Amino acid sequence: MTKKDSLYQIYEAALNVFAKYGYKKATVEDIAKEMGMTKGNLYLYVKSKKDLYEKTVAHGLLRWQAKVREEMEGQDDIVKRFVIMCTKAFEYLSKDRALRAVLINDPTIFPLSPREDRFTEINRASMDMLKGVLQTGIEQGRFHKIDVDHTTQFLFSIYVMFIIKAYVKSEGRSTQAMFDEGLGLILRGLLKNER
Amino acid sequence: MTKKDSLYQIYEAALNVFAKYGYKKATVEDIAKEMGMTKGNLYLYVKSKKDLYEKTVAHGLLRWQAKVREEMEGQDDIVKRFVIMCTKAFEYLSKDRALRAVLINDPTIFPLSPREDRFTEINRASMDMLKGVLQTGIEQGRFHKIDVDHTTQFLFSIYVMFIIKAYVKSEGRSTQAMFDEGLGLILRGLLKNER
DNA sequence: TAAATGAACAAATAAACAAATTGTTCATTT
DNA sequence: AAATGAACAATTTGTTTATTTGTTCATTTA
Repeated sequence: MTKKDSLYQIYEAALNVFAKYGYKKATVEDIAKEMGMTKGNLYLYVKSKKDLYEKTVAHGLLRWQAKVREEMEGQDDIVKRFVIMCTKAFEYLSKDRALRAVLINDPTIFPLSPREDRFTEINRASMDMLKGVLQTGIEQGRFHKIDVDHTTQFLFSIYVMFIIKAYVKSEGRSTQAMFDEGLGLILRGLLKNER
Repeated sequence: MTKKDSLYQIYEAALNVFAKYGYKKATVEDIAKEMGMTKGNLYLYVKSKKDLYEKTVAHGLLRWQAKVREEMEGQDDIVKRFVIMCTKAFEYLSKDRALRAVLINDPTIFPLSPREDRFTEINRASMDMLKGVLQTGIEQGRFHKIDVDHTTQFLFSIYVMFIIKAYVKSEGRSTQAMFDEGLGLILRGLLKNER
């Protein structure tokens, strides 16, 4: 087995253990056991517990991102693509129990403030996805000529807010209706009146 | 001096002390001294330190709310009223050093989640203000016929998010541009095309 | 007599230290 | 080359004591 495959499996195992116990309570030995190895051996693959944790979370976030990208690329119409992107990104966590548990245990993973963000690169890529959709929408004359950068920041912040409300604060039910209404409102603000 | 006046003065003094030291470090004696009295005497007016804190914060929040209400009631046009309400509510904290300091020290005062809100009544009143504006806008045929309740929740959540970003996380500068762009977007989503 | 004081007490917090757990390394084994 | 487990270092936890701070109330003051 290649080192890359090993790492993939380690991250999967670690994600489950961190989901179950949280960062603090999970021991390196717990994670090693989950993989059927000793902690000494695990250290041949990872630098430290903290490093393992960050890499594990990044692994989970990238899978989330990949899923959304995959789903939206199935859409040709840019407006539909925008809607799919928003809804799929929002609903994803309801299907990833482990990552959801990790996020609930450590909400600093998805901070409202970019300055506190430990996963800048990943989130920058997500924002670039969003930015690309807005840009295309404008170029195709479907969206108003808005300030793309600030609108991207604005929408991404709202997105983070919804994730926190729905999954960290567990206001799932009431948040869903808010999300639908909010998406409608924003879409109306983006769309040019087509004739 | 009436008891009501005394309480008003106590809250003012307490706000300054809590602003300076934060809840934990501020002692009841500090606050009593700020008023030139002894802590034993202060206890004739307040139930406990915690109770004093909550009442003090409520006092600050109500002043904020009153200021916004006052400013927006100077506007007849409902769309302008909406804009004034949003901008004044957002900028208020930049002018209230003490309340801002207290909020920075204790962000749970203004939580993203209604369930964690200790000032439900005050915030419900704020939301009612917002809801009233939306309702009037619809009745006057200026706003689309949106779901008023969910849109109110949505907009209030965004408002809380902006307060946190701008004042708690101190992202003032970059948040301002986001706010302006976001307000424009939402306004476009609300407004009916008038002819 | 209403408002304020300060001593007295209870509750919470901080400091100091020992004991136990857990993160990390590495010489040795598989 | 990959894995082990003993050894060690760093943290965390538990416990006790000392100190501070919150709260009450009999007494004093204006």
